[in-house]
Amino acid sequence: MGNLRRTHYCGELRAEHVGQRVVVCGWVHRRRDHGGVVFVDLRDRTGLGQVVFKPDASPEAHARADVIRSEYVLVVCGVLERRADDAINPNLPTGEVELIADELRIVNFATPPPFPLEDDAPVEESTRMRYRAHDLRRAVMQRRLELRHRLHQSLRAACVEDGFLEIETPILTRATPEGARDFLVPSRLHPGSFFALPQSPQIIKQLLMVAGYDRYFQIARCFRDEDLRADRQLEFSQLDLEMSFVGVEDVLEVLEEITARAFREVLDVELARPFPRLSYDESMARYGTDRPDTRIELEIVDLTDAVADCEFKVFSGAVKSGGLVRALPVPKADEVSRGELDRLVALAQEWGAKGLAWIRVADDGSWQSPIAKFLSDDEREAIASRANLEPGHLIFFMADRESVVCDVLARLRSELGHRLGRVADRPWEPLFVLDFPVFTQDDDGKITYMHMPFVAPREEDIGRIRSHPLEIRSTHYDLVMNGIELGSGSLRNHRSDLQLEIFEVLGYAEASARERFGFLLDALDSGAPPHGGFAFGLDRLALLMAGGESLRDVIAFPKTQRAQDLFMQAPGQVDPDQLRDLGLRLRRKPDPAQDPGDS
RNA sequence: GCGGCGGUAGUUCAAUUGGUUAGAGCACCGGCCUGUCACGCCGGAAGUUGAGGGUUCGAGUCCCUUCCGCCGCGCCA
Repeated sequence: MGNLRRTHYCGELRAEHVGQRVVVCGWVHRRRDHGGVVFVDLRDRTGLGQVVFKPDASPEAHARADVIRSEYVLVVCGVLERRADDAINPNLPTGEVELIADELRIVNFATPPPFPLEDDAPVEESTRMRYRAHDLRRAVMQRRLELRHRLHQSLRAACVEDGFLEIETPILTRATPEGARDFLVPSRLHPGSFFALPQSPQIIKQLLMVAGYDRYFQIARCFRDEDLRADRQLEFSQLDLEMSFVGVEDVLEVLEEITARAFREVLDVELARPFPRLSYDESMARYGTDRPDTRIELEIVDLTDAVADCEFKVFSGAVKSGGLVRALPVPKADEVSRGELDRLVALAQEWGAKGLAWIRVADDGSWQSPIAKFLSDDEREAIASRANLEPGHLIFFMADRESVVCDVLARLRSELGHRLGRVADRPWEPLFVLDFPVFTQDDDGKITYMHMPFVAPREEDIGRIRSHPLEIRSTHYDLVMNGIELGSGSLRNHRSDLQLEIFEVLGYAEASARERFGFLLDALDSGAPPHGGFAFGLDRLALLMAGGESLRDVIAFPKTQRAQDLFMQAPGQVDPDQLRDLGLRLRRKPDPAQDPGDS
């Protein structure tokens, strides 16, 4: 490009620059060659600007413009002119002006793009992934990544201004026995030993609190070697934060302030404050999930005692065996046809329900239902009043173990809410969920932690940890928005005696607890202050704000569902020498389908 | 690991019941064009129908195996 340097970005040319001599740099978005005059839409990350090559302005530039093709890289010099009134393009921010080129430097040629770079062009995602550099040139992707940039800056500024120190923590760390599968990195200097990539910096940030750093934050990369979903990648980013000498309210205040600020600075949206709060029990009872989308105007009702003794054995039997009966009433459900009812029942069965009973209240108030005949007048009356049944209503019943009832009704609520358009016209609905249990039971009935083993119980429950572990409540909190869990955290156990008691309930004798977490327990004993914090899922927050389909829309270079990078073609095989250095030998031949780009 | 959907030209799609030489738009290449902005007009090239096997006189189409992509289950806070 010689000594020419950009004076303006393409997308920022305006009428106020008319008459100036400008230099723009960018990619050829489109060329319109009229023989005598050639128009080029030049693109950079700010947008498009029109460049005009006219023989009378510069015969050389016009002649050279003949070879220009899509995605060629140009540096163009000329005088900016106002367009004639009938040539103004109202669809472009730069549509009032155009650059009359007198010097053209083609600084690179380009192969034809593999697909159109328009926002609305339908392109298969695998093609986008293989040609990610082209995909990322599309304005929609540049907008999303810029939004994410602004999100990161907003969060970082909020933390810094609130007195938090940004401290990096190791990427090469130690495998943990709990939680997700670790990514392992073999150690060359210690053959047979492995580092692990962090699933989160949880313990290490607690050590920072022990060390007196008082307030820490980091935009931390985390790694979990589990199967991918639309909302789950192998590596992801968290705003990780921890503070000392605080209680739950102090942390929630920071969390709310940071979130509200991010929405203000990134989207120009003022979130209603304070954020509403919901207990875990209430959330499960009303919505069947601990991350409800409260915009959906349907709520679950409990009917366990109303039908405990009814003749319908599915209900009474479930109650007798310790389960419960809950229902989802749907007002004004006339549009749900009988065929759709059958499909919903089948859907519920896919979700794990044994069946899904329903009652439709006809216009004359009579009940149409396969199960109505098993219900006494008293039971009907109880159901109707509990669910506020009126003509036109439909109500779905689940009778099973609590976990199944909640799960199926929660999914049904979401499905019907969206299908019937029962979603309130409120774009952003943040919500804190509080008062989670510390412990829960796994499928075998064994007691396990609900979130992680370091969560502190509420102070008033500490005396009952051993005696009533499943009843005690934790200091854990979730931030939920529109049905998505954005972040969560808790106060941590800062006394080793309390932490050991919790390990004991989890089934670790002190010796084995010390073996696994000795460095943490020792650190607590060295003078740990009370502390707590949270971690914010940045990828999901960016996706929510940017409005894409999957995390791949807000990550520059994501992995496919089969955990490959089609652009870098990773993972790949390595040189045998590298394996030898690490003291490793392959037990299995490498996967022959090792060429992810060749489909 | 399992279930569902998909894979045809660079790209987005079509191709009757298994039936002639697998078509179209855009992109691409060549030509023409001085006011376009999805420019226009004329012409052209472009295919291992993801891969392998099978059935058949004949397979894009049917069967089997396999690879890749997406969504979900399991898994995972």
